Amino acid sequence: MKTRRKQRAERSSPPTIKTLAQLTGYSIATVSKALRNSPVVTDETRNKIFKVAASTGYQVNARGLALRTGKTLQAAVLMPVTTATNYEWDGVEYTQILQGLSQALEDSPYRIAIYPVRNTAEGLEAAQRVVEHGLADGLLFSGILADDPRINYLVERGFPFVSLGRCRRPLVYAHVDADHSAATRIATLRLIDGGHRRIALINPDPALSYAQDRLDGFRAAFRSAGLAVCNDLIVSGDLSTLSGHQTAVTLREVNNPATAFVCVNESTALGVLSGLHSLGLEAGREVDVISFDDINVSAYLCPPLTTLYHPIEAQGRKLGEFLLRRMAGEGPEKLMHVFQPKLIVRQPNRLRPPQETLTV
Amino acid sequence: MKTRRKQRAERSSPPTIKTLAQLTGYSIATVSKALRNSPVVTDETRNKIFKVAASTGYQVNARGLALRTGKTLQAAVLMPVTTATNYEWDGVEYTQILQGLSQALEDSPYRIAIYPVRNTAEGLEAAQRVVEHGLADGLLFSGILADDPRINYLVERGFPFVSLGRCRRPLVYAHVDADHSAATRIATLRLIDGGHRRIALINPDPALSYAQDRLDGFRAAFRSAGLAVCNDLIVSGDLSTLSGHQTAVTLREVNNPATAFVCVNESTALGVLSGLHSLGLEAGREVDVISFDDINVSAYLCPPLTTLYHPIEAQGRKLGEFLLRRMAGEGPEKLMHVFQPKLIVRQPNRLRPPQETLTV
DNA sequence: TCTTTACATAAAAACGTTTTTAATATAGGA
DNA sequence: TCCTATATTAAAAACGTTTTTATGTAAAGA
Repeated sequence: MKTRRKQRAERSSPPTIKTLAQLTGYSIATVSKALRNSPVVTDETRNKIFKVAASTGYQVNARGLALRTGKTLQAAVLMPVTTATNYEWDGVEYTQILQGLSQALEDSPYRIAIYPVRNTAEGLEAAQRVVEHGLADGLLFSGILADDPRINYLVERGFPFVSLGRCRRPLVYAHVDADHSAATRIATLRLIDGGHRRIALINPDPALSYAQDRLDGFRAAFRSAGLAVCNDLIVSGDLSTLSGHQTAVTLREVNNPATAFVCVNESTALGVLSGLHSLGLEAGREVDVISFDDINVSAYLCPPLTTLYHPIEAQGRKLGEFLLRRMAGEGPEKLMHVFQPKLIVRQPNRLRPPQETLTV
Repeated sequence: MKTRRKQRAERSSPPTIKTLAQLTGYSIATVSKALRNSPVVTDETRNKIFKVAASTGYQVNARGLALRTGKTLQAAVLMPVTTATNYEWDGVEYTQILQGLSQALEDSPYRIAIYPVRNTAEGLEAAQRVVEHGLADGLLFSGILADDPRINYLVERGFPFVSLGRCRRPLVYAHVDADHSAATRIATLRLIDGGHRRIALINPDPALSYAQDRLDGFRAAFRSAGLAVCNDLIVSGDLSTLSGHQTAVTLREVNNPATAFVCVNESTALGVLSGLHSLGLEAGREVDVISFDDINVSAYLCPPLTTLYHPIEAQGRKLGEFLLRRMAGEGPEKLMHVFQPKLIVRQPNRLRPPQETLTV
């Protein structure tokens, strides 16, 4: 029986520090310290142990390590899942976040663990589970609210995390964000400069921090132009193509219809184009549409749209870098970055007088 | 010192079976057995222990469990990451797979761990690491090759896994797939019935199993119509919008141009529409485009496209169900499902004689 | 020469489980 | 009444690691 077990151990199961101890003649304590580069062990001993470790292909057993130290070598990501069946490509940006994150974590021992959550409340619960049960060494999430309970909780507990987006409370924590306010201001000003006065803002859920940022930018644009904000054209969508379609139709059917649309994302923009098309209108001719470019697809829409580009994957990489540094013990003070949007012009975005559309 | 530690333990750290043992007066062995519903423990004892467990909010410590049993309670997903910067929304379907999977795993103790891989070779390496180091209890991946080394390896090792897609070797393993052959046959036949003879097939990398399935369906359609396959119009794209655009332009500039396009996915279809548009052509008028509907967006394209719909999220749920059953020890024999595509008609898809386009 | 000190390594304990083995009590059979 | 079988629970070992404590040896100081 003993032989069988020994055999099995030597054949298939990976080497442990015990194996290394036997092979080198040192104790497991010394092996452990050598592998962890503890200064108490001689260089000579360390070299011998490293050599054997390399030759046997030793890799630390994450489970043993986890039990002893509490470290999990896992970075948890709270991923929003929608139960709605009509989400279309909503959530598409998460693939890009994960791609960027995985690039950043590539040479680290950390793995990515996904925690699906349906809403912010579930997100808070998940965060609490992660922290209190030590399910991961760090946390990443997005969909930040203006006053975000997850951020409040994690800051208070001092747990390493990084958020895509900023809340509007003056807390210090690692985050990456796009400058939504500036992006919206630039987009709106461009339309105002083009002669538009009836400009619609299709925003997400107003509880979201970046929805408020965009509102700020939208209003700032009107203010700096000395114009009154068209508050009646500010709507909240759900980021879906369907909602974009419906909104476009609605805002064209009101008394004093919108002549331009600032869209929260490309999915909505596609819906707006579709809605306008269903009314016999074409963007770039009778109306104008500017979108936030999140999946780099506006160039292929019909017509190609002027966008404010913000590369999500780069944000994902930055998030990964910040998370890594937080998990390594660094403070959050220097781990904040706001990406500036880039205007990509694909349309003149000038208001055409109504008669011009008739002559075509 | 001891008091400090005790205090800390009682205050913040979660209860363990040791805690339950102290609280109930039983030994940790009995507590463990009771919690695992072992038949050797009395109902009365079990009830008492469960009651206390519930009142303390006890949850099994995954690290201790993992070390002892080798179980990780993790389901690993090999997620392809592209290093290309122009991937556009490529990979978007992974969000949906993860959403479906997470729904299936929701009431299980399993968590999702992401292993990013750049190609199939890295995928094999990752699979080997997962198996040999016991990094997860099950594995999920997609992008199946006609002869897939990951499937070969995992089948040989008997490790629980499930694949989105089938290889073309007669192996028995859990999988979910769409009937790509049937979908392509239906799409192609519809175009043939509409009078089209010059039909392009925009396929992915031909090493992929489903690329070959689609080729089968494409050829079968021509064969059953008694026509010669237009092999010169079969191209391999990279699933990107850009590639769709370029392919459309190329295949319209040849001698005997394509009058219809069967597109591998909606991203490519959007590119094809864009490419045709750049040539002054419009789908549904001069040419026809049919797409595989993977992200449910074709209805909003301009024009809306006839598609073969296959709901990826449902596949993700099925994958999760199968994986769960495999990890529970069930054999793979009954865990195979092929989804039939659903034709969604949004265009007549009839070939218009050239003069008709001129009169419009 | 004897005691300290410093140093290198070894031994042991601990993390939270499960599982194997041991112990105790209770009932049944003679 | 005593022995044996059975049922229930307790004790101990093990998973792989890190960390604390102990041990032994060589150098240094008296």
